[in-house]
Amino acid sequence: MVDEENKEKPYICTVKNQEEIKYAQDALYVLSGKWRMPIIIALYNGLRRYRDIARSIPGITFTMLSKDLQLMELNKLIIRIEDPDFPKTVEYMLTDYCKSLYPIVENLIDWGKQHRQVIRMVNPPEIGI
Amino acid sequence: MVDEENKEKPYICTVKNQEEIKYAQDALYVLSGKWRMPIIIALYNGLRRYRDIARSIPGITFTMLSKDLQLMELNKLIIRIEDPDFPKTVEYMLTDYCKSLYPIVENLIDWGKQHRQVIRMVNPPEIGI
DNA sequence: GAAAATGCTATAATAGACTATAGCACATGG
DNA sequence: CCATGTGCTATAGTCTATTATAGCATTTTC
Repeated sequence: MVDEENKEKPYICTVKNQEEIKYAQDALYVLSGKWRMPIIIALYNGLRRYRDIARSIPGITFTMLSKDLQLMELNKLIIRIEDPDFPKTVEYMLTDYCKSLYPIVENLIDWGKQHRQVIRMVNPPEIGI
Repeated sequence: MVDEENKEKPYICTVKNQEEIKYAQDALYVLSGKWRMPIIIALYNGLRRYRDIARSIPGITFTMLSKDLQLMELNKLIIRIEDPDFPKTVEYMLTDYCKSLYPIVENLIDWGKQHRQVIRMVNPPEIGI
C-alpha cells in the first residue's frame, strides 16, 4: 500500500478488528515455525532430556531446538529444570499453562487432516500445500 | 541433528505423532503468514473489492494481497468472482468451507488475548512477543 | 478528454527463518 | 585417562517471506 499514493484513504478496519488480528498473530507467533509443534508433541509424549527430544524429532538441529526451547520457556509453555546436585542434568516439561493450548492444537490437527483431503479431492495434482 | 554423528540413534517419534505433526503444519501453513488473518477478517467484515480490502489492512502491499488471495483461493477459503458484463469488476468472498476455520480463528484470538496478559504479568518488560 | 480509480503483476531488494558446521565444559563408563 | 555422552552456543551461509518500486490495461469521474 505504499504503492501509488494510496496513503490518504480512510481505513475501514475497526479498532476491534485490529485488536483481534493482533491477538491471533500473538497466538500464531507462539505456534508457527517449523519445530514448535514437534517439540510440544515430543514433550507431551514424556520426553524430557535435551538429546532425547532432539533424537525424537527427525531433522531438527541443536541450534533450532535450543532457540525454540528458549522461546517457549519465555512464553511459559515449558519449564527447564536443572538439578543442582547433578549439574548438567536438565529436564524439560510442558507447563500446566501449556494445556490451555491443547484445544487449539487438536483443532489444528483435525482441520489440517480434513483439509488435506479436501485439497486432494478438488485439485488432484496437489497445489498450495 | 546432522551434528556429531547422531544419525544412528533410534527415533522415539511414533508414526501417529508424525502424522499429527504433518496435519497441524498443513493447517498452520494456511493460517500463518503476516496477512492471512487480516484478509480473512476483512472479508468476514463484508469487504469484497480488491482495493477496499487493501485499504482496510494497514501496511499490506498489493503484492502480498495478490499472493495471499491466490493462495487462499487455491486452498478453497475464498472465491474470486469476475463479472463478465462489467470486466474488471471483481469480488472476493469467503467460502462456506472457510467457516470450518472459524473455531480455530476464535480460539487463536482468545488464546492470544489471554496470553498477552499472562506474559505481561510474568515478565513486565515484554519478552518474546 | 484528462485525471483518477480499479485490478492487478513483474522485478529487485531486504529481513527473518532455518541449516550447516564447529566447538566447549563437564560427566560418566570402561 | 580416554572415548563417549550430555547440554548446549556461536558463527556463517542459505533459503523463504516480505517489502519496495514500477508499471500496464481498462474504466469511471469530473
